[in-house]
Amino acid sequence: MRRTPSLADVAREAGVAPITASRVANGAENVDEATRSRVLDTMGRLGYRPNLAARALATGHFKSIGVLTSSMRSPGNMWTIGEIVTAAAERGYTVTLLPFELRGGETVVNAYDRLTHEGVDGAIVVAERRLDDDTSITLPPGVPVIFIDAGGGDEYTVIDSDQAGGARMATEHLLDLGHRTVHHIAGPRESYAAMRRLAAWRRVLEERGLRVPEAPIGDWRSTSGHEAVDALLADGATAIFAANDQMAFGVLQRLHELGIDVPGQVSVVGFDDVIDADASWPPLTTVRQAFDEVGRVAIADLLERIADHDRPTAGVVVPVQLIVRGSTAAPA
Amino acid sequence: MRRTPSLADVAREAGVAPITASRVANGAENVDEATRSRVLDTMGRLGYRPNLAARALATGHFKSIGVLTSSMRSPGNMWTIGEIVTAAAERGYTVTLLPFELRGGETVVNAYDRLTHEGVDGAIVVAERRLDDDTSITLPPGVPVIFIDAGGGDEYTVIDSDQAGGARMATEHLLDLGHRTVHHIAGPRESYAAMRRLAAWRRVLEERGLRVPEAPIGDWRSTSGHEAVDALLADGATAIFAANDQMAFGVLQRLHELGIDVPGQVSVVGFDDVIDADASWPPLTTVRQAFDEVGRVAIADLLERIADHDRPTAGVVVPVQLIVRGSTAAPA
DNA sequence: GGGTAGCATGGTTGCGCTACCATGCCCGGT
DNA sequence: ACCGGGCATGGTAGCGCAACCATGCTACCC
Repeated sequence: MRRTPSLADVAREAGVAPITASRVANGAENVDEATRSRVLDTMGRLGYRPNLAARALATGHFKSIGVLTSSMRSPGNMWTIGEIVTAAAERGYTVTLLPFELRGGETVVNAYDRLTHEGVDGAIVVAERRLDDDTSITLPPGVPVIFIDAGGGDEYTVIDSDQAGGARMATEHLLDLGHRTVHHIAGPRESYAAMRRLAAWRRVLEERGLRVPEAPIGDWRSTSGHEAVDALLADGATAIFAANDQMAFGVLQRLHELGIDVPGQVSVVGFDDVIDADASWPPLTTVRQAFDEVGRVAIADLLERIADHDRPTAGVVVPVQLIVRGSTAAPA
Repeated sequence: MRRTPSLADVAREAGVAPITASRVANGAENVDEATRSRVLDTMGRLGYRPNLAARALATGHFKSIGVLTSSMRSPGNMWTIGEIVTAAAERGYTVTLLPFELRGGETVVNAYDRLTHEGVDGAIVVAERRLDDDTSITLPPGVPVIFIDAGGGDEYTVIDSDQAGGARMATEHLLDLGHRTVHHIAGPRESYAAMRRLAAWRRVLEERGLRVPEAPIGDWRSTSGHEAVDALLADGATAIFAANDQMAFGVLQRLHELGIDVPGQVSVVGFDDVIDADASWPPLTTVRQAFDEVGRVAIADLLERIADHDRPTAGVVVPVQLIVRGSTAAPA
């Protein structure tokens, strides 16, 4: 008695050829109803479970896509990944998570190496950090790859929210309220997204001929927002645009500590609209990224690329939306 | 010229038998150094990539574990999953994500069904919601399963943070500060964790012979914390223990709206210590769950169970820790 | 110097499934 | 009645890899 029944067992038991059982298992049309139900019944009775490895070996594709990610901690990343998983599942694909960095200190290259073994039909790189160009070269050929939130050069498809547009909206919102300028707390230099937001913020100020204050560089975490506040206030800040919500939370906290009224004395804007952005005090004005849309577009594009490897690469920019809440107002 | 080189190609090219190439690919010890490097060189030159499907078919195991999850949105869940992925990767295992609910409304049963196809060696169920008993019966036999944060009965291994202990610590902390009683905002009834926290909170009050206020039921989201506050205040609350951090954020926000000082007039405690719990205003006193430890223990236990299917089930309770910050103080 | 331990290597086989093509049946058209 | 088309079904083969056991070789021991 073998451990687990195979299609051959089912076929023998049901009195059909293995291929017919296979057709039933795959829901093929051209099977007689009586035969189908007999096979189905036998499968149930035997407790048949298709072996995906065998199927993948025979068909050459795995119905699985790999998601390479550097950080499972960042709320935005997790959100994106969740949406990718859902979108993939809807299309009958499974998602395998491949972490960039292990605690032992494995590198990006190793993650790619891992990818080459995984038996995935394609991959999505969700990297908040910029990848060095020479590591991206090590991507295994023949595996379609899509980048989210990272510069991948022209050779790969990059899908991302409209970072520049969002930063522009945030900055213009504050200026339109009457602030003389806007102070920015940037994300880390390694992040393409952070650099795009920084550049767009600067651009708006320059376009309007306004003073461009020095922008401290944060690490995305709330503490770096917290720590940046004092210097910004010393520089006369009345409007602070943080490159993500977490840093904005840190800013809010420091302003509360100092007894500074928000938005009465200082306005604050974040970026991302993470899950609790509306639960802060005051509720945070921020730029909402359509993470679900990003995930959907990424999956859709990747599946097309899997079907046609020679599809030309093309980036997609997903629109963002300014969500005005209670942390912004006209200057005193 | 075939699409992708196989071990046989490598072997032929390197002048060895396929099995020798296989040994090199698997890092077996008993291969001559010269032979090994020659094969390795050939692999590199040919761009050989091992086919995991073939390997899994031949060995019978996939080096992959499935994570079934109902929600990719909850910060706690995502944190746990992230740690599972990391812990699994350290042990050479890959994680495949299997969502419970698709947008179309697939059910838990379908997720299990999907699991049976996935070709995983074992599975971890990360369910903040309680599973109905009869659905759990549909778990495919022969696939070791571990539950996190969900009641699985005695037939399965359940690993979880010490929900009761954490709730007890939170409640006692507030009482020890001098509050006459503690009001609780519970999580949804379907959640085992929420029910354990609720029961432990009630227990502490009863032990001390204190009044047990009515506990509103929330949905984990900040809005339900926000909405619960007014009734609690009307009931004379001076100390509010929310069943998770998000609801605590909602509580803080409502208290701010009402101009009530925290912790001067009302103390607030959360649960989880999510990523920005220390960035709220005031910084949130909360119960820290060791999500990383939960993930590690789950993987360790699951791998042992994969190696020995007949291992007796045994639950593990992972300790939690009260993190006292600025949202709690003695009553006015 | 003979025996043997220990190591590197190879041949064969089968994991479970599906692709490809062939076959046989029933049906309607003329 | 004959022929051809459409449909259900089957036979055979192979996907890429590792398990099993056998073989040949070296080196070492007494």
